[in-house]
Amino acid sequence: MESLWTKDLEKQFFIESLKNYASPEQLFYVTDDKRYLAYWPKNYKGTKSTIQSRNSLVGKFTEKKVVGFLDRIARKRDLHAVQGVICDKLGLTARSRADVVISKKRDLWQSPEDILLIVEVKMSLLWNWELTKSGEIICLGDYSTHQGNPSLLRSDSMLKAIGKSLNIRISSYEAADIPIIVIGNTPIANSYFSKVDILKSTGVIQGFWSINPKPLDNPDSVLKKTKKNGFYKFDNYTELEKAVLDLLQNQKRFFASMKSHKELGHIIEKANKAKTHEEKGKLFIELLKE
DNA sequence: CCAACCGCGTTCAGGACAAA
DNA sequence: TTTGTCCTGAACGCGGTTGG
Repeated sequence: MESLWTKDLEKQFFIESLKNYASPEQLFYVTDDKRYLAYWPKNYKGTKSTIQSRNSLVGKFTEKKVVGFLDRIARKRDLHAVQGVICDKLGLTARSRADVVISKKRDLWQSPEDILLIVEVKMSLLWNWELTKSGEIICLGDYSTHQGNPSLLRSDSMLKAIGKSLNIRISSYEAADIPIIVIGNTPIANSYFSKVDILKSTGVIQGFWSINPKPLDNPDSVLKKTKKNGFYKFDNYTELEKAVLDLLQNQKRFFASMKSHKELGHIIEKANKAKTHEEKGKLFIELLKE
């Protein structure tokens, strides 16, 4: 049984990074008393700095993990999870790629009809870590003990994810039947509970998913899901697999408009002249575009 | 009573890096 | 050089509480 995001994975990040390319100064803050810490502890009053050198490494590491999880699932349907996909018709340019996509093809340049799922990854290192003098990586505490505000708990991360998703939704009508998922490793802030549910029920974003079963060491309670599953925390791999396969299977369509009841009435009347339910639905969507 | 403070959430700012 | 994305901490705004 494969585990999702764990504390140990973060330790691996530091070990691998140090082994491969990164200096301690690139990965850690240095306190006044020369300790190497991943984040500033909440009570730290000394001189602080903000390193940026860790960011892209964190991004690559987290995306790679997500690709790993999703590719295993995609294979079950003869599909692929691909990182950094470009698709101009979906507003996914070379400068603003899709973090991860599940697709019929493995190429970097893709057409809308091959893409079955778009994933935006928004994950951070959550725990605070120290590189000791003897070269060990030890955990100092979860994100309640340091100053960083990780992953989906940051409002600007949420806004960014929402903005990018909308940018895809409004890029072309071909984007309308591709589900979009935001994957993070923390819960979301209270102020977004109802918003993620509305994003889901209006079809803009099909879910904000946390793939971290245990984000806090000693939680009173950790949010499992919002009322309408706009946010959902996965507790194991099987649960994630089921949700992804479900999304791949049920082809749905996004639509939105700003019309009066009267206009809608006319459209429904026209659409109802089609024969089957399927055709009625398609005609309704066509009429909405006018 | 009201200034000071606290806690919380949002916005602003900014460096490294990558690509064009 | 410019633009965009990654991540972060600082600053800001606001409502509620505290205490002189």
